[in-house]
Amino acid sequence: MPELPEVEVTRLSLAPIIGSRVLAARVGKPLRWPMGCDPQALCGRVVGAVSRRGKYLWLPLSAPEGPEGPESGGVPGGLLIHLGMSGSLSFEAKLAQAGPHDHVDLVTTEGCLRLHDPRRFGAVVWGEAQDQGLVGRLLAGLGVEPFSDAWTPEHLRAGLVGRRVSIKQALLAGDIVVGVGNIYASEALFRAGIHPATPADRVGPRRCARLVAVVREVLAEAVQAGGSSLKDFRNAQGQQGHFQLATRVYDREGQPCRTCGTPIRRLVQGQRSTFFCPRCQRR
DNA sequence: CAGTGGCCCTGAGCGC
DNA sequence: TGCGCTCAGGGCCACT
Repeated sequence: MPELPEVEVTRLSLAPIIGSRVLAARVGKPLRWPMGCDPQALCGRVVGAVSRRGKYLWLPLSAPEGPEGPESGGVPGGLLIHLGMSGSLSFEAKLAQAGPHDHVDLVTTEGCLRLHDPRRFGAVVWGEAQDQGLVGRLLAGLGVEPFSDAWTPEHLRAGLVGRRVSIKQALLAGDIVVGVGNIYASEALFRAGIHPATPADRVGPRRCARLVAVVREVLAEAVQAGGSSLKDFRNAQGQQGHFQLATRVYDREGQPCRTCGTPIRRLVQGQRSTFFCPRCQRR
């Protein structure tokens, strides 16, 4: 579910929470990491503009303040949120009864933010800043943002030099560019005409230029489409995405390539499925 | 030290 | 209808 487009779509759909004040918080079953603070300590804080780094969301929270003015003792901070494999956020006016997979609730003056995550690979972690503590460690070492000026053919090429892993795995690793997950790695390589098993360091400058462009293109199209709802992805307003309908290779094993008609093939790289067209994509 | 594989956890889908 | 097996969007971390 949540690769960069799904996380970005979620971020955009969270606009109504900005400026709200936290009234109550609840934490359910343990997630990948403990939140790292008493949920009660979130009360009275005002939510700032939600940002995204790779597949992480950052929900800034002011120091606690009440109707009678700022209270003593609290410092500003924020919550780093990761949706893992199966997580989704919802933001609704009324707090519904929590189901077995609803693990974090944040009741605010503008609505209720809820993390739903059956597999619990996701996380909500408190940090005083994005470069401190566990939050800092999780964000350290991430590659460049694909929509930023730092995502260039030269940057990609430099990141691939000396790497023996396949280009697919190098893209997925997240230390060169962030946010490209299993679906979009397959899709981008198809658009670039690059065979997914090509050794990373054999992807030269020309193909790097192509790859940089198509990574940006496929991610942007997916955001436009509201993300991919392969199984159950929804944005915080409960709306599904439809990019999965536009997929050219992902999950299309045996079906004809939309360009040349050759049956799409599947291979396994690093225990993850990769889909490609053996005719359109070359090593 | 780059690369590989295990593992966290639950649910859906499939074959028998 | 039911059981057991396999696989699924991510990514940290121990190990080679």
